[in-house]
Amino acid sequence: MTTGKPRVRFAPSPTGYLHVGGARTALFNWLFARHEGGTLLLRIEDTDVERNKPELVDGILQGLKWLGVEWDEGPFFQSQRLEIYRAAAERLLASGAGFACYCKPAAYAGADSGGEAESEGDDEGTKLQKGLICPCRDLSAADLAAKQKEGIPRAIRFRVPREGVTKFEDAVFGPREAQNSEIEDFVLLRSNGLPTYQLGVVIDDIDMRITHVIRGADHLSNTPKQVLIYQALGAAPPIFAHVPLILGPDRTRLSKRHGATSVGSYADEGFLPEAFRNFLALLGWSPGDDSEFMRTSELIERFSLAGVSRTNAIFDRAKLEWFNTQYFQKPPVEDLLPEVEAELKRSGLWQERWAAADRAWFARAVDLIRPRVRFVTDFSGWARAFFTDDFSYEPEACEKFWKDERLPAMLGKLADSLAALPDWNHDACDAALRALATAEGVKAGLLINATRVAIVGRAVAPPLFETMVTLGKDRTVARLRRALPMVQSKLSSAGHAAS
RNA sequence: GGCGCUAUGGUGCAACGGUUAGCACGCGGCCCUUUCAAGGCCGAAAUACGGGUUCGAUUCCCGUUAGCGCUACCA
Repeated sequence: MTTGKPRVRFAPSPTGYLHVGGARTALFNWLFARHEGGTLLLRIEDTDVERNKPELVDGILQGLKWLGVEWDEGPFFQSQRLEIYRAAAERLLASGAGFACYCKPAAYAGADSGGEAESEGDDEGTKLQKGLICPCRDLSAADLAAKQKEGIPRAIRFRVPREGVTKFEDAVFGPREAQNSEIEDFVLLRSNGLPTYQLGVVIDDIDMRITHVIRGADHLSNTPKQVLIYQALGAAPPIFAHVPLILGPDRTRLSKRHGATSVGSYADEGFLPEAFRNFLALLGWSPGDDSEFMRTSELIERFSLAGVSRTNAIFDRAKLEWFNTQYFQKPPVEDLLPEVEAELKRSGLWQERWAAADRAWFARAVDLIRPRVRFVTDFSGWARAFFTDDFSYEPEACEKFWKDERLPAMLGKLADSLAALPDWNHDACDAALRALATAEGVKAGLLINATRVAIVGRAVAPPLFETMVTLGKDRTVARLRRALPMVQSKLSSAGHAAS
């Protein structure tokens, strides 16, 4: 382990979508691999035929791609390596490290060992009761032969030493050790011939030359079992790094009832992958100082297992949203263009000319809009009017800013004077509007707000004059005139309502 | 029930024996202002509890409590 680049893996099982906990684990593995110049493998742990849903694999892959976690090798599927595990289990059985078990599989739900009758039996008896020691462990050759002849399904269990301790090194929790007497004779190979998780991970991690196992802390307690397997196989265990879990606001494990938990739903909502990454990276990891906003390159540069915390973290959506807004404002506009382009394509607003001839205009529009954006979907949402003439007028905005009787007349005059401007720029528009306000004896704000609603349909929008410049003279004037009847009818209906 | 892990404001993290316990999100106020954001400034808000060790504990040790995890022929 002293030489060579690290090899790590992310090993989800397709029993659900890629959730934020898995995403964070994947991210840490990826950041670690990139920081160290190592290799990241993707392995699908699909040995549980009952719960496994093959169709979910694609979604997990997509989630990882959206997240920007790119793997170097794989995906490998455990379901295609079944013979390897079977052979390994047989080897363990032959060497005596494992033993054949003919017990009937425990019912899934009845795993509770209840603590009512605490009979003071001898130690051995208690362990048998607690299920730590399998009764098949010391079956005689004759018994074994008999069971086999009866055709009873056979599983292979690991013969856990009855005494001593099993130690391993954890990069975040430090040196760990467990009493072997507390470890049950766990199953390696099920009676249906499929490997359990414990066997599968170890065999694969050895085979795939994994050097660092970075995974959720829910695996911490079971790690000694895996170390036992490594030892029985004469293989050196990797360095483990268990990362704390992510909990919901109620401090329980994150699940559906906490709302969105799949990364796909965050993508759909309009979060930026980089913002999501930044947020996730800081959930259970810290660079050691007060840095918050860190672009991905900086994350890679600074990531270290030493900065991983040991306490479970609560997923704070408000902070995620804050990161998202930061990523709309701070990076160079160019970084944002592809994201906005994708969004406009999704919503059917995209114009090919923005990719080439009008790229500069597109960039300027995005730059103008972005300070107010919270989600990428805002570009086709409230900012829609920048990309198409086909937009609606927000009722609340009209209500709020179209209530002065003189508006229709003034807006008409404004359209005329704007149309007459020889030069179309911020200051010219500004001067024209203020001149009219002065002439009419009204505050500029009255005209500014009413005009904003008239040309983009929204109250919440960028500053007016820059908006007019971006929209262009023709569209600005046309929209102003188009809005006149709407302002008029809004006023008259309001008047009727009032009288 | 057993075993284990963890414990700094509401949340995420700093402080790895000596700081007026710091930063960020969120929250409240003020400023800015052309709507709404952004930004700037200010503020409220924490070392779970009890014992030790030490000249000195957020920090080290023990206990309590709480949360979480494992205890499946799930992963």
